[in-house]
Amino acid sequence: MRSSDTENRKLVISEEQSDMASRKKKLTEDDRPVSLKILADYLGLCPATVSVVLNNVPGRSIPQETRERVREAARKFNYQPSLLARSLRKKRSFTVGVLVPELNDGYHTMVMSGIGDHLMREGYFYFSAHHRHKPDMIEEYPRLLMGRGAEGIITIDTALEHELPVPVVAVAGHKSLKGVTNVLLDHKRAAELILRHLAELGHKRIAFMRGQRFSADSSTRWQNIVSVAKGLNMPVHPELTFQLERDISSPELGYPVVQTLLQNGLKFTAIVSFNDMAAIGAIRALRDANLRVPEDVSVIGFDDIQLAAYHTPRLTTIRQPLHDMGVSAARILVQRLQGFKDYPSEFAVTPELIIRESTASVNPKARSRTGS
Amino acid sequence: MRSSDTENRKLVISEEQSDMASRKKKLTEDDRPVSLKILADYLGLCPATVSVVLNNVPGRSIPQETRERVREAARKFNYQPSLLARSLRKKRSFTVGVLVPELNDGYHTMVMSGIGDHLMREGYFYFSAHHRHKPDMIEEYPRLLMGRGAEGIITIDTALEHELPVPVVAVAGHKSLKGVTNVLLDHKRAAELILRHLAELGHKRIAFMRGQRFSADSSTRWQNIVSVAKGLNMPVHPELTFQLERDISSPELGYPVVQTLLQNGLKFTAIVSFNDMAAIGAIRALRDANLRVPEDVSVIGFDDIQLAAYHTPRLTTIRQPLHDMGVSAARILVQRLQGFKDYPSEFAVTPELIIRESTASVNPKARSRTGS
DNA sequence: TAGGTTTAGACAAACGATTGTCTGGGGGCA
DNA sequence: TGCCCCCAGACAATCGTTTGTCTAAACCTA
Repeated sequence: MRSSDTENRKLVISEEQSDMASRKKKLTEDDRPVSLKILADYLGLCPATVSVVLNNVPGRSIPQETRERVREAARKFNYQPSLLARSLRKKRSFTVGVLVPELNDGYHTMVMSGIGDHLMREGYFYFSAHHRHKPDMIEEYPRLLMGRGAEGIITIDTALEHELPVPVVAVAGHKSLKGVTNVLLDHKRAAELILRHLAELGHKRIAFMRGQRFSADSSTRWQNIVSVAKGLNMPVHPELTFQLERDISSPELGYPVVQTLLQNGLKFTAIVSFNDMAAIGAIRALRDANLRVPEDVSVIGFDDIQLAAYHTPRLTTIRQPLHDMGVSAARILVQRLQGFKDYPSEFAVTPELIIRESTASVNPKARSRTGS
Repeated sequence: MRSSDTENRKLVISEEQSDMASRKKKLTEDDRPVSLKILADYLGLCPATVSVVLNNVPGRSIPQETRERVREAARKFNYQPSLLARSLRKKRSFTVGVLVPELNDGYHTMVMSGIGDHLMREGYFYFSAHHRHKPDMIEEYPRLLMGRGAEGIITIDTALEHELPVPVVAVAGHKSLKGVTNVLLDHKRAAELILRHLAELGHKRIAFMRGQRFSADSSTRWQNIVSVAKGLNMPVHPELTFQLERDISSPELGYPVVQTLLQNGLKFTAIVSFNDMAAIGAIRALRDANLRVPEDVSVIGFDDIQLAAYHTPRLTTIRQPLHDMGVSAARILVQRLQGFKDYPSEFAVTPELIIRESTASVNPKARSRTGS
């Protein structure tokens, strides 16, 4: 009974039907895709031989005529090898897992777009999983991904807790873990670009946003701001420093910062935002309080998302080459999967200052602000 | 020689080591993950029995004590079943493929975020593939995805050419194909909301953007605009109608439309944009030409991306429940995969008009525009 | 024509799990 | 004591590939 199961699955297609093969719903009696075995039965060969031909395995002697016949049949029945079975056998799945906090966020998706570009180009597919910063998911997903055959993991803005038995590349991961390559921005340089720019414009009372604690970039970026400020002899006023907490990626993130600043009657001439979205929110809040950007307050963003150039005012910001970072991450991972033993533990990319309209020299005639 | 291969892979861990199991790099002699067979060898049972216990297969008599022993060992060695092997055997992979034009686009990623949420909740993983509107990739990816075990496909803003042997749910697909469920916006309602709003504000000379031809939504949306306009007795001026062509998702999309309008000296009091990004670009172009929004020109967007509420001016727009559309698409697909035969061929969601600051009544004192 | 070498493919053992069937031994009952 | 039943788990086939080894026939050479 059971053994006749596969016997029944002969190909019942005839010559005339074959032209319409792709349009026919069922090529076989059930709707399972054509397997190597079925194809072999049809050809009167054994599955192994068919496999050998279709994969052009070197060092096997199969006459040209047979090869043609096999390929012809494969085409005719639209044979697609089961990558599942192949992966199981070869123990190569050409699959990686991408772990990301949030799918709907400009930063993350820009990086993913680079990752996707490179992986596709190299013939890899990837699972994506988003964890929304939930520690149990960050813990669990890598294992699930590996169970599904992921040969390596790329994380974005996610700090893994412990090492994994597969190669890992972390974009903005900031944690040195064995087996993990970190792709990250040169945050020291970024801090220099920001602070030098503001210093040149004469800003002294600068408000800062510190990124959310769950964001891997936050602390590195902040440390660099502090140390570079010290080097430039610029004060970082604790009362003008705000710790972002909310887990959102809309402008709403930056809006309340400005509200608090104004409510507390604090004097400031510039805001260093954690990212562009927060900068847009901050600008919105300033305008709602009848303050002008940049005439009254300068605002500098971070990331240079697509929108930054089109916002009103156009955003001055630090450009992160996010797409490139994604490509680099994927490239490094693929190399490691191909057996490169000497992988870098760190790969830094360089930020760039894009000066647009949201920053300007300190204006002595700025609209009065409480406390000034 | 070959048969002794697996024999060698006994677990060499001892009791004392077991506590550090998760920290140890190698539990076995090589670094392959612990398989059912290894675990069974260790327990002195056969793989089948271990499988039965770990999966709680009903109707099998295994004493409680043995069950404990098995589970204990599984925990100890951090056993993860190979989903690859399981999928092969059970012919259920709990994997779907998501086909999307572009990863780095607010519309697409918002939908994906909904899809991801629901699929994860249901225990599915997904491959994403982006095709950048290249026809050969749209043709090829579904097959590749199926080869990798995808049990179903969700497409976003992508028109498949022919039916597939697996269930398909298309978000904004707009093509009736057998076996495809279309999740789409009620575009008639959207057109009504837009045009009624503008009519109430007194707009008669309205410029329109038609979406790019490769975008599946474009033609449906346009047809509805035209027919609803006719119903409301509002003219659609051909000279004020612009066909978008460029494949970009930044505000740059809408910028040149306004430039062209102004260069041609055309008179218009409102712009109906294809989406929010293009609206932002259009507004930027208007401001660059020294025209005010909404005092001189009203602009209405589409989508209600996160940014719309924070832009200056805040965007009046049509909200598409993108996240919900993603969730619905995933829900329908999962149901179909669970064997629901009666699936809808269409699932419509309702748009909403969000009135903010970028639209206003026609202003008789509007700054002079060429041709007015 | 005998012996050796190719040739063309078959065979079988994996990969790691699932699942239907089978069996040896222990216990209950008469 | 003999019989039957059930318990606990083994056995084996299977999913669809890949790949090392084997073999029968054909071919060649001396």
